[in-house]
Amino acid sequence: MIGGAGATVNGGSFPFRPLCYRRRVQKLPRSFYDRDTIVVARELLGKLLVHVSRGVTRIGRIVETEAYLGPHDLASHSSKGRTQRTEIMFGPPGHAYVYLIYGVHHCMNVVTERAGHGSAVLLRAIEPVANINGRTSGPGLLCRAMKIDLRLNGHDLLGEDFFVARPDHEPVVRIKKRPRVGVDYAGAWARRHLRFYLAGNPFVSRL
DNA sequence: TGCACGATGAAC
DNA sequence: TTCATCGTGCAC
Repeated sequence: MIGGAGATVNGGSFPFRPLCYRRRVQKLPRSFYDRDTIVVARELLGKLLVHVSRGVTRIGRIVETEAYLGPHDLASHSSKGRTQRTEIMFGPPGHAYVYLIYGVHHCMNVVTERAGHGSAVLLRAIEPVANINGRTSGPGLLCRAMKIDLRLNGHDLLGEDFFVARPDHEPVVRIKKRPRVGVDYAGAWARRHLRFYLAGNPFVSRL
């Protein structure tokens, strides 16, 4: 059922699930990512990031994202053009772009829009849902808690062990916009409101 | 081949 | 405010 309507995980439920109900999720299709990057960044809020690693299914609810629009966006890695690292960003949508920052932390993106476009959405914070240890507010902490590292760079997010899913229920929450974090070098692009987060959510990294 | 520099987080 | 720590991109 994975990939189709009403898809479920591990034959109907996660290994870990609250006792009160059976959690059903629907994996996001390729077409979700093959859209305007700002739309994807906004609509990823509230979705579930799922990573099955060594038999453990870790799940976090995405509460903060940043849009990186393409080579013309001077804050985006793709503004360097096609290089060995950015090739993933220029690839087809629905793939993970993971990189190491400051030699210490990992950052996780989802590639958006058509192949060749060079855009992606950075996942900045999640709210713990299942099997999450430690803090999750900030792109580096998110990756640490979800066990995401360079081995997942280029991974297809329509696979079985690493994907984003629509929860069975999405409460209506107001979305706030702010400038992106840590991109002051990008001039006018640094001032654009391309960071999105769920209003009032305590797991957002910065207000 | 060398080097400057991060889409960060934590300590001081 | 400083620093850890290394992959990347670009100069030479």
